Amino acid sequence: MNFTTRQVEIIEASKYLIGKKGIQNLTIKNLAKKMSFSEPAIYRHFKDKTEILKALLLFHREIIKSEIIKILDSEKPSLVKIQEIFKFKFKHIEKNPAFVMIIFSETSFQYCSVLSSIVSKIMEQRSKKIIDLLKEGQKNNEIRNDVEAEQLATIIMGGIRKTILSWKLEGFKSDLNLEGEKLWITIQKLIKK
Amino acid sequence: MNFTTRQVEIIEASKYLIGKKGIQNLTIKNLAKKMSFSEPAIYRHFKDKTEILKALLLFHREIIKSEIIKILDSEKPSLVKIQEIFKFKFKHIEKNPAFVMIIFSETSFQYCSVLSSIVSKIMEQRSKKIIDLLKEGQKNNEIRNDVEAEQLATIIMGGIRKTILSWKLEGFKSDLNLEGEKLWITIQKLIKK
DNA sequence: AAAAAGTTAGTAAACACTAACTATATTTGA
DNA sequence: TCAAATATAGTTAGTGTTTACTAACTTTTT
Repeated sequence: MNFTTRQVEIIEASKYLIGKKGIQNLTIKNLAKKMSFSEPAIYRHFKDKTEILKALLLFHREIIKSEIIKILDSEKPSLVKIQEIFKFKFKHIEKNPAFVMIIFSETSFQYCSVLSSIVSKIMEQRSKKIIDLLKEGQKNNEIRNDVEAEQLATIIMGGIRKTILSWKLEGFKSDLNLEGEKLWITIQKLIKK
Repeated sequence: MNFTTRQVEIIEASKYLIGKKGIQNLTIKNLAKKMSFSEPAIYRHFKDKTEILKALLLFHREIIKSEIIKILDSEKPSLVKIQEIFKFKFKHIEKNPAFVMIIFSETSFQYCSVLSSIVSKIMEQRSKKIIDLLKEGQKNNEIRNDVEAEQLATIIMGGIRKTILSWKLEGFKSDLNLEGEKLWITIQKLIKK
């Protein structure tokens, strides 16, 4: 976990490349160009490409971790701590667009604008439908209206995505439908009047 | 949008390949092998690889769309409609794992188990910290305790991810921090006692 | 003197895709 | 009606490009 200055430079260059055009923009060729030296020189500092990505992830995990520990160790109410973590996450992402590219797969289509615009359009249409439904529900006094329908939709769709993602990362082992039902029970309690 | 039987067969084979090992497993070579014919034969049915992915997305969008319209057109309360869309999404994903691979980027690392396990570990640790905080808040009577902390964490982290993703898909135009604040106001209202 | 960090030139593999040919249906016209 | 013409769907063999990575040599720093 101790990196040389050159290694940190390479990590930063990798971050730049990924942030610009996504994971598939991180090639040894591009990296060498960005570092203004030849391709084989990269291999004097990292065994292979995987090690670079590994370093990138671990290097930043440490930064984020220390920031979160600072928040957790303070003497504030839990809700305030959560809020501060919340704020930190958004600030960090804005400063490090590379992580958006790493975290979101639509990046896979980044190289192909036709496909990425299809995905983005589909998502937008889905959002719109959910928002309309929520507004309807607010009108009919089924759903609380002290909160914006747009934000509720974000929470609902985000919750679904997060549940599916966890299921995937755990190797598809848990019962997805059961997890979905548990999530729904909570969402229902939170949003209904 | 009218596909020949062979085209549908190729779409299904593509879905199978992506579902098994992610987007990067969809190569013409693998597709030809799965179809048990030669690589150039693929090009008799699709102009290029992008067209195959495009067809895959559009083909399934129609299926999902018609299902959602059925739900929307029924005479039920909005909350029930939302619940039904909710259930349908989870059922559909479970039946079509290819879409999980397409939708989530961690897929980008799928080929490299070292990296994907790092990402998954980082996410798990983050979840755990948020859940602990929420439980603490529930104990201290800051946060409502008629809902499980795990589900609240899912909603919070999911909401964050969804907000960031929308920001990305819109081309990083909106003010991310502002969106984050709006989301927080809603989440706070929903979870505090 | 030797270790560290760079160079040029190149390899092998994977990739999407093509040219040119062949077998098999389908359509057409006397 | 049935052979010739044509369209469809497959084949083998190969191209050019991009990829991560290496061998062997040189320069720079310690």
